[in-house]
Amino acid sequence: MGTPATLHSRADTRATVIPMRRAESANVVHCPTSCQTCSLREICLPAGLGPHEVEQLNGIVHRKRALKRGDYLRRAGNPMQSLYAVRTGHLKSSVLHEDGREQVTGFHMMGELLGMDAIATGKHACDVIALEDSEICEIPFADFERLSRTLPVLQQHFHRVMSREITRDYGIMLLLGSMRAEERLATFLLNLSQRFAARGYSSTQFVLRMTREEIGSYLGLKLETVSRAFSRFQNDGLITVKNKSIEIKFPERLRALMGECASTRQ
Amino acid sequence: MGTPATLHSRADTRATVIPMRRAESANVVHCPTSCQTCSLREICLPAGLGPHEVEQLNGIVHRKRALKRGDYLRRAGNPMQSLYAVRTGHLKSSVLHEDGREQVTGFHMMGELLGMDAIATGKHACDVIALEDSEICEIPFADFERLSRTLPVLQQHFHRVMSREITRDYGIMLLLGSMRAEERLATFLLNLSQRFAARGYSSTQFVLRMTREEIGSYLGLKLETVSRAFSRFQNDGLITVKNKSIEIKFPERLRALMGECASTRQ
DNA sequence: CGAAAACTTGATGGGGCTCAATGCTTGTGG
DNA sequence: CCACAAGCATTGAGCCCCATCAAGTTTTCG
Repeated sequence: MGTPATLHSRADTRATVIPMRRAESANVVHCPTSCQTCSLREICLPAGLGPHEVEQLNGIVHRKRALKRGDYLRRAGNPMQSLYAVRTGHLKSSVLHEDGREQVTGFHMMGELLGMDAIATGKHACDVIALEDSEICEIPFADFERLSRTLPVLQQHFHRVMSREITRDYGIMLLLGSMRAEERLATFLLNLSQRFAARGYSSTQFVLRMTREEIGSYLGLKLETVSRAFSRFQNDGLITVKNKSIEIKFPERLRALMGECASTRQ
Repeated sequence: MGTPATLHSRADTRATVIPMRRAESANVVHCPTSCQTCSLREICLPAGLGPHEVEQLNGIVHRKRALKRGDYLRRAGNPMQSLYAVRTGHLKSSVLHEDGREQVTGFHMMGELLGMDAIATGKHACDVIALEDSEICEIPFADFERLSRTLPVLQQHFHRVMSREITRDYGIMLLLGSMRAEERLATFLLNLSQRFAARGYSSTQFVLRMTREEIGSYLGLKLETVSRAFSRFQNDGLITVKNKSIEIKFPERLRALMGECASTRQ
């Protein structure tokens, strides 16, 4: 089910050949797609909104900010003006310890909302970097807050999205605080699998856009440990790993592995 | 500076001797204190609101739900109707893995808002348990959302509070993902210190309301490791530990310890 | 006061980190 | 288009931090 999640952003940015509609600032390029016609409207911010409400939301969204692989969308400390939604591509967020240690706090794919960490202080708490060429919609936050006051459904949806980010974080705390290396990696793969599936891609075959080191940082492991765990999974026949291509052969066995160690130890 | 943070909630609930104003449900007991007179108004939800706005907020808050030590405020899976604010006492939140492992996701003290994890699904994602006798204000969420649509300042403040929870979570991910045991404990103590200070209590002397095991769960360590780290800190003269009483003798040395290991290892 | 819970401390072992070498992939410029 | 460099990934060997197991002490609370 679903098409393979190859996601070569260069290859499928058909939008780039269509002439631009208008440009309100040098940095922000508008492309013709609107929230109404966007394929992500059931996943992204418009989810649950009626046609008229989506139109209003569309009115404040600046569309298509293009990023090349390695580009920063935001740097920690940058003043916050907007939320961002991923249209195509993949990004990572990471926080930096004073002494230079990096902790990846999340990987983001299409339809996901970024920048909510920055509301508290007005400055971005993380670096956000494109893992491949990506396109981003920008949503000026002041406009958005204003609009959400007149559209209760939008307000509620936004609160749910922020709340979901919080529960996601709790899940990662559980992972980091009480799982062993292979459980962490299994959890990670199944999470990706599920998110690809929700976007109509294959849940069993996909391409990782991040390095082993970035996976390790996210999971609180060293890159060698990640690599070894992949190899172990492959030897056990659970998955096939070929560089960044993953095929999950036995999702249920992978799932069983998530809680395995805990039951053996006490 | 500040009074010692003994926080015997039983002892300072002067409010209980004053007659109750009204009671809208059997479970919810109203006490005469209002948001307007509450000593936490600069820390809690009313922060930044004008007198008239605080009055409106006060109108929807159900005051003083009393909890005894060990009581559940919410259980994971419970339907979510309200947010909660801690008036007195201390609580913990924890998520349960299917196999029974517990991960403490937070400790909560007066003025802090709980329940934001439950907005996404309409069900509480964590167990919330009183670590000592505590008092809670209940804020029906539907009322709150409605009110925040008419009070932009309240809306903005709520978004900031949710955002702050997200950045707090990122900090814990950093801690769990890339700090060693002693760094974690030092970070934890300094965080408590700062939160006590913000509430007018001593930043150098306070009483832990949680067990070593709960600290360990929060920090991704075993209770023995927590105990040993406390002993080590005490031997090094950084702190004095007497059961649950903590005195921080050299905050700056504790702070230096937070980034120490990283600089030694490359 | 007695039992249960919480805490401390010691001994031991293992999971994952570190260091190191090698192979592979990707991107760039001649 | 190929060659080379740089980044990325794999794998091995050894070690260390922290978990585990165990025992004894202190504190809490009914």
